[in-house]
Amino acid sequence: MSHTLGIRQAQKQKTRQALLDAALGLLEEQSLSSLGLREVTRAVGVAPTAFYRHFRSTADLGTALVEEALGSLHPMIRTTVSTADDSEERIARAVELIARHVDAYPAHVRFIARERHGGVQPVRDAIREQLARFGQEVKDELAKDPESAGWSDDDLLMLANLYVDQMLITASLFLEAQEATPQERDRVIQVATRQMRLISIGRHHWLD
Amino acid sequence: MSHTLGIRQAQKQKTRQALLDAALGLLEEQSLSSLGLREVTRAVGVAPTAFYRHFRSTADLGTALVEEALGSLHPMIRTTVSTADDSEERIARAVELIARHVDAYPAHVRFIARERHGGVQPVRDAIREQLARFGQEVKDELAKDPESAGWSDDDLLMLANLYVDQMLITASLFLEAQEATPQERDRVIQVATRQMRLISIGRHHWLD
DNA sequence: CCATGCAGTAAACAACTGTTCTCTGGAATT
DNA sequence: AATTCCAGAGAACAGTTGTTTACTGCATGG
Repeated sequence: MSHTLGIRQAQKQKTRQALLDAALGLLEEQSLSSLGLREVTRAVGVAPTAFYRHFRSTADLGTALVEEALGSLHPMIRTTVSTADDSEERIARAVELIARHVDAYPAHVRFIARERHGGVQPVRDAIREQLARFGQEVKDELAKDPESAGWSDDDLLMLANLYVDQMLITASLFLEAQEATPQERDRVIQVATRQMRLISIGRHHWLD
Repeated sequence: MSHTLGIRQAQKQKTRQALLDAALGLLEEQSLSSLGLREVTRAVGVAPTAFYRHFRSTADLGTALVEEALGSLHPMIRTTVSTADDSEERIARAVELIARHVDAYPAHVRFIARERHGGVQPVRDAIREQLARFGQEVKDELAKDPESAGWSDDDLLMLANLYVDQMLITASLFLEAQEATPQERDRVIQVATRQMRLISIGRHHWLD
């Protein structure tokens, strides 16, 4: 599908990715609104002016990071919600999936948690849009479940967003526990699992 | 109780408060890690060096803001959770209380939401500590409720933290809807109410 | 009433920022 | 083979930053 692009474009994308990676690293200890463009280029080893060949501003780079962090996550979410297991096992699977994702991409998770309410509006908007998509997709999967019979569209979306928020909270908990003891991590797993379970119980008795 | 303090101390606290207020204002459009101390003093109209008479750094000022934003909120939370009404009415009361608080102190709410996962560790820690206190207090109130019979301590705390997180999510939603149309605000009220209700239902059937 | 303490001032510091302009080497196109 | 294009370099710009040092004026306590 992807028409192999010339040496020219390849190098460009390489530098672009280097800028994104460097920025993501720097953002572990600060927030986007304090990230300087010179700081990023210095970390990569290119001239400050090279930055403009790829991004208009650090805010622009931020929205690109949002795409990188969340864009490829949609299929994963869909399949996780839709697998028609026993509810209890599905919860365990989801929690472990989140744990693995946080371990694999901690900087991405931190970035999203930090900039969701951060000081740069375009980035906040980009994150909100992605999360809204997640909400819709979760809702679509929930709608297929027999248990959703009799539910209004509004209520399904309400529940879907509750799940999405809960996933973010859980991811953030795993992030905090990342450098803690294994038993602390286990405690996070337990808490996250039970909170999900409680929500699922509420879902089950919603129409009573 | 408070021994009336002299002209000296009074003036000092006045400038200190002015610094806090100015910082809170500036933080509406950026995050703490990008807030400059000169920026703050300029907004107040004092010399940059005056800043050091009150705070070691902007991070220090940040933790003071955490105290200001959350410190006085504990009694309010306690009474809201403890009032032994019908569950449905209690939810409505809580949601409206959050709405009023966001209207009264939008900058405080934004600050907490932003810096909870922000780039300044001491501030993150201060917020986490306050939220943990909220969790404990909510748990204490829940424990008094007859419905909590048979619940383990861990599960009560798990539920309490779920409530606390839900309050923050709701506050953040109200913040976003603050400059939106009234019907958008009503939609937020509806969603928040139903999410709380679903959690309460889950709570009710937890021991099944 | 006088000496001390201390909130706030003023100036200077090296280091840093985003942005503009001009230039260059090599890939891409013809 | 000749030409165009463009990612990146380099230098310079006016402003900004945090922090130090020495100071001033006034409320405070003896």
